[in-house]
Amino acid sequence: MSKQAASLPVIDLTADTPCCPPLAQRRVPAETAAVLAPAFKALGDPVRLQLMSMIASAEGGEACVCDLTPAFDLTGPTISHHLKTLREAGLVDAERRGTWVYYRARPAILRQLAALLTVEPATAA
Amino acid sequence: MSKQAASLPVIDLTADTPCCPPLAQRRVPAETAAVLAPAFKALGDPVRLQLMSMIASAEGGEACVCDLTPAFDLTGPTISHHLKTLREAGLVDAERRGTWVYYRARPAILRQLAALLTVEPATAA
DNA sequence: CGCCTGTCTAGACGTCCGTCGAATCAGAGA
DNA sequence: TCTCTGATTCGACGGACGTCTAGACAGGCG
Repeated sequence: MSKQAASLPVIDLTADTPCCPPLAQRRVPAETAAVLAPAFKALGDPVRLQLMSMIASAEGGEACVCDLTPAFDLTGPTISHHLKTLREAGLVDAERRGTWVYYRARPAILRQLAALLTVEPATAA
Repeated sequence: MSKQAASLPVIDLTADTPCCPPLAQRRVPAETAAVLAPAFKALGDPVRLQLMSMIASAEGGEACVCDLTPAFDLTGPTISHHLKTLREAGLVDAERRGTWVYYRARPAILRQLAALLTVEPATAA
């Protein structure tokens, strides 16, 4: 947690500025792709996709690792590893409160990813 | 092209039925995650994300491999491999017309992915 | 028919990823 | 302080991934 993903030239994923128009509207520049792809990659694993959903849909907006881990047939370290991946992708935030660690979703980046995938509501044409 | 991704228990990604409520609204079931994660995974590479964008934003809704390939510092086979990955993820369709092969985006699955990532418009609270 | 261009397949190679067990760190409580 | 529980880090292993070169296939043209 102390060291953020310092190697990534993170745009302003945390900002609310919709940095990117829909993927189908204008060609995504290489730099943008380099920044956004890791986020999609992080969601590209079934376990992490479920973790992301469990965290984002949790009551109070946060989920305890102690609730996340028993939901899978995986060891604690493995779940911890996946959570780290989500963290480094900027998709979630972690906070320790006493004995337990709570994870919380970052809505801004989710919105950006959703915006990027947005297509015309229907095949109007 | 003759053989589709027959191994995947593809839900009805091609259907217009929004099979999945937003990730942040209800916990994504394991089966859904297993089906949708590969699509995110396919978008989890900068090259493929750009390819997807170039195809989806192309005029006429389709792009020729001959236009795609020279946009990268990669060999033809490598681009072909990435296109195959997008194809097998159900994100694009390919069609050969004479000498050239044209790729076309599948809007339905893009809409589903976008819907899954949808979050409340703003942190109203 | 023979050749040329465009695209895909096959095989190989180095790297990254998902998983585990063992060890370590962080707090809480007796 | 000592111990116990929860979470992360470390090291290792097998498999998947991204890239390449070489070769094969498809279609157009002289």
